[in-house]
Amino acid sequence: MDAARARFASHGFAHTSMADIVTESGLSNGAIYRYFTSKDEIVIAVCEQGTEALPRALTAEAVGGFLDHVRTRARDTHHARLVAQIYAEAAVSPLLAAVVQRQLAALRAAIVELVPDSRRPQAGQIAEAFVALSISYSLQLAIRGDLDPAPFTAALLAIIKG
Amino acid sequence: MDAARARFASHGFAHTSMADIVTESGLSNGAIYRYFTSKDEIVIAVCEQGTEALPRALTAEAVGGFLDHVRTRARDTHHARLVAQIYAEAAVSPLLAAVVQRQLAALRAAIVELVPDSRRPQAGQIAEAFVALSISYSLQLAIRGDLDPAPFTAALLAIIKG
DNA sequence: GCAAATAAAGCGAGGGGTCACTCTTTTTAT
DNA sequence: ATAAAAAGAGTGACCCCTCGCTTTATTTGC
Repeated sequence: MDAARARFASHGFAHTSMADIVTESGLSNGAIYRYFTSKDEIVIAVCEQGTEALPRALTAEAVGGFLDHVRTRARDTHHARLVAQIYAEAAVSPLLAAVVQRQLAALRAAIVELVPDSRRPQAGQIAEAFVALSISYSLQLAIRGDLDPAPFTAALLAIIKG
Repeated sequence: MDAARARFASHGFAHTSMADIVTESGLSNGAIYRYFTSKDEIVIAVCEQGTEALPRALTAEAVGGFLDHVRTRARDTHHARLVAQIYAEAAVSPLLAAVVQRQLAALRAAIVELVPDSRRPQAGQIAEAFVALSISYSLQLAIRGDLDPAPFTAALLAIIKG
């Protein structure tokens, strides 16, 4: 799965052949099919463990640190590219859409918990926008390369402040 | 191109074959290759004319109307899905990345023009976040289906207000 | 302990099928 | 009569997956 994820992140799902995964993993063709019944199953497995990190609190430092984390992960493992692939595939595959919807809901729920009491009534709206904008920063990294997170930090804090 | 765009939007680039485009367009195989030298060229052509709309002003009504427009377009033509495909492909294709980067820059520049004078110094940051969040609403529509734009309107206004 | 037996894991060439693209022929327009 | 446009069957390459075989690990009987 590490091999598949690496290839998927740097070339996309469609441009990654089984032969690529075989080469990258060091395993053989037959060996892989002992653990996954199809290429699609590998895609789904990779998507399911696609853990997006989150800040520990909705403070300026925590949010800044969180975006820095997203940034370095994009640089080191092309994780942002992988996320872009996952969302595109989820847009046209109901099966994957369900997986991604579950993960998004979990992320929003986690953010809701961090919203300060003073803004409790809008917690749902805040979480929705917060998660969406975080994902969008990742998307921008995937397309435009390394990018200063400052505008996104500012916007996230503005969303929290209301 | 209408045929290609429609298919791309509902099935994705990789899951759309030339035969699909032939069927959808009503043309023949050979006729299409008189206007495009390859499938990739069709993809690029579709991406290049992928016009994202924008609000006319950064007021509550204009922003709300803008998101409504994005929403209805997603419902009627699956445009949100197409956008997801474009970004994913741009993430792994330098050629497409250049196209998309140009379009994103144009969108940000257009938003900068709308920023009120009182917030002029942060106009660049605001435009960056505004465009990113708009795209993210489109992404959410693509994955989660029809979705209330209210949280996104609120967040966009919060970003503008700072 | 040890060897036979059974199970699990790995291997890689090949089949079947799809798909992007070409090329010759036919139709339409000038 | 000539050129441009369209047609659509054919082709070769690619790619996912299967299957018989080999190697490694685990269990069992003595």
